[in-house]
Amino acid sequence: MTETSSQEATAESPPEQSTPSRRELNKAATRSSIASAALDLLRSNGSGNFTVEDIAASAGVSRRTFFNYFPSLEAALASVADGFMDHALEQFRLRPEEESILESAQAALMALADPMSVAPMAELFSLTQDNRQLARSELEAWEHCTEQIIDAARSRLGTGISELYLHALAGSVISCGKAAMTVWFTEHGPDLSPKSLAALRQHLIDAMGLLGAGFAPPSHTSSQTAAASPSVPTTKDRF
Amino acid sequence: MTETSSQEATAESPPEQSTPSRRELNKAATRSSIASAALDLLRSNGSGNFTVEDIAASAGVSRRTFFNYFPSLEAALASVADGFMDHALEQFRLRPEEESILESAQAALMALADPMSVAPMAELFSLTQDNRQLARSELEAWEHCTEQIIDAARSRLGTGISELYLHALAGSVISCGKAAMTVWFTEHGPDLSPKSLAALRQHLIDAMGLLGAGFAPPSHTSSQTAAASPSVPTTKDRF
DNA sequence: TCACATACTTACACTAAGTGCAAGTTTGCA
DNA sequence: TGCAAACTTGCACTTAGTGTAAGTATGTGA
Repeated sequence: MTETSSQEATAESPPEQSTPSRRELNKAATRSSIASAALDLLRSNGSGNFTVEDIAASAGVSRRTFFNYFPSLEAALASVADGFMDHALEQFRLRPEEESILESAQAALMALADPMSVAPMAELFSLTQDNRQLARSELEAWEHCTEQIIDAARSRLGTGISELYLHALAGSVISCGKAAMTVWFTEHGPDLSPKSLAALRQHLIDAMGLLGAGFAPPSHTSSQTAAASPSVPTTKDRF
Repeated sequence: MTETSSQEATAESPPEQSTPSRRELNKAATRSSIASAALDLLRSNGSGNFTVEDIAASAGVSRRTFFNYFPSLEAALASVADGFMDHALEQFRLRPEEESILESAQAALMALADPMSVAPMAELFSLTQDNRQLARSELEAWEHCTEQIIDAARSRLGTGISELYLHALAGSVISCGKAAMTVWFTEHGPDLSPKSLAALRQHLIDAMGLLGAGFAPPSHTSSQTAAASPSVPTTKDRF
């Protein structure tokens, strides 16, 4: 997402990085106040039980202004997920060039398993599960993230790399991240205790391990031991 | 998708398989006439340039009836993709029990690379690319397919299998299928010649090969040779 | 073949999403 | 201070999507 949400009001000159001018600050404030109003309403009313008008009123802006910032109600809520994933992408891009994509991805995902990052995402996850529209937006967020990874990986591996490789790898990495989050959430719900987060972290490691090992052994034990040695993949009985 | 689209009008008694009664036939006919009217309008007007009312009129039903069959304009178009993916899932479920999931998946995907199956999907792909809403529906279709694979794989591997394994594997398989289709489409557009379809088939094989090999070697050659030996995965430089 | 129940279609009315436009208000800058 | 550009807002309009009640087709049992 990230820039997807910038609308009419913001369409042209994103003044790069310097001078957070008054206008910039105002816009950022409005934007985040709309987003958090939306999240509050989601919390209090449940998904599907409030309108854009409600959000706008609660954020102290007009309905029209809401649509100047977000193209839809779902987009306003998805901005939470966007922040989460942008954070992950940032981590990914900071990894050393010579590291393998899988390792970088694992490291980036790891950075997400701290309470500060994962808390809003987990909450959104829990509040979102029963709503088609919101689930769609989440899919879109993952998809956007995949595209970003493809770009990042391409610029790291050089343009000679096969596009199929890039797409398949990025898609699989994201799928594994998604799988880890999904499984973690169905097991722990919105529990953000250190123990629960450790489980999430382990799931992320395991999932990436499975991917790196070509999903070799269909382990029948619990997930904890599913991918015992991600860095020494067993290469038998594959396929 | 599949049953997702059945709406109010169809909510209760799906008479399993026997006796395609008059009512069943009528409903099926109406449904497909709506779907093809939607596709026709997509072809002639381009995405975003027609309304549900147009579709209903063109299919000879009321607007309300349209919504009795599909929950949205996108859903009507997505029924094409649904058919495609249902076909793939059917192939998957027909594979022998003892075969590995990856092999079954590859075989199932392979069945899609014939003109009859892929033609409508490819057309939808090409007509869809520029439209957010439609792209979303497609994501949803892939997602639904992933869930079906999870179910199928679970019932094959037994319930003792780790949920993380199932989710990560199914997601990755679908990602690879998606990657193959995407890359193929950007290279060949809506070209359905035998040569083009052979390329699609090769992409599917390569992508699954990469997955089975844990995305080991970042090959710098073209996709054709990217995963030379999917059944004899090279296991070096991984991670 | 008639009647009756049930399934399906349709018209109508209503709420809410999303957008273009023009007039107001705020901010940046000379 | 004053002007231009950016931002907000109200208004009007089209379209999506849904509930409801009345109409039409279909299956069934006598």
